[in-house]
Amino acid sequence: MPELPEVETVARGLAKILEGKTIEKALVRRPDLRLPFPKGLASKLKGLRVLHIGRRAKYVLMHLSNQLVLLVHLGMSGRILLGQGAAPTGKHAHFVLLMQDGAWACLEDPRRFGCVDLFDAESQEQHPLLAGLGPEPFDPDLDARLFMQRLIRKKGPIKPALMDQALIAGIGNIYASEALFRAKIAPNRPCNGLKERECELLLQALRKVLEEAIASGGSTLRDHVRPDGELGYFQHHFAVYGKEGHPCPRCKDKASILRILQAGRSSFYCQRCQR
DNA sequence: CCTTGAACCTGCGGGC
DNA sequence: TGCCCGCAGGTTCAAG
Repeated sequence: MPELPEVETVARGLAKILEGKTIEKALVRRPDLRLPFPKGLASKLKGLRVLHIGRRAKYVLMHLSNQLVLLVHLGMSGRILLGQGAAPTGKHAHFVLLMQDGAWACLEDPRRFGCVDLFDAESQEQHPLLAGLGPEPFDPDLDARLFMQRLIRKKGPIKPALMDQALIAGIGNIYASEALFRAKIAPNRPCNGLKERECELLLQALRKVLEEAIASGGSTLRDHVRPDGELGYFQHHFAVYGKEGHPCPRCKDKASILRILQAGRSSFYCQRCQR
């Protein structure tokens, strides 16, 4: 579930509950996610206070006392549950933070594509997972011109390029398709053929769709937490993603939403109104 | 350099 | 009902 909007919603939900609290204990139940947990993670976390929780790209960053940062990535199937009292013990409950007041946060990730890391705040710029990331979509310094400069350096089609975290951070398979639909740009258009006006429309579309998804995550659930404790879940309405064979919601052409494979991932678009 | 494809791992839904 | 296949919102690494 995790692209930028979902991770943002998770980070906000975690912030609301955990900020200001102290970690009583950390449990590492299954250490072999995509990357191994750092050595001695649990003992290093014990007794630390949660100062601030934010997000960079698709990473949740928990700033802790002692100048440490806990990084969490949700992979494809990761989610975070919040609760009080007894922490989950399911087979995918890999990592749990138990707080001194009885609250807990639990990382569940069946496919184990996610990861957790702990590092010094001062070395954040050089962190291997963070150093190469492109600008945030909402970075005010990112304008249409700069966006185009980055895009035209790419050779291939626009859709996979949007998912390149070094070009722009946080966009995944769903919102790449959704933004291109809004901007009326076909996913197979070569990056280096895009006009500045199209780059401008695309950047606007990206910001709009991400913004709406974040708003939907924040507003549909009280405090970003579902009754079952899951963070960051929402049912956003997608115009094209997963809608192969459906009519286009804009031009109404029936069965005009196609699915094609690009760089091994499904892309959805309207064959009539995206050019 | 850059791009594509396979790999990582588990679960789910559809078709037979 | 059960099995096999394809598919899944991410990232990395090898091969072309």
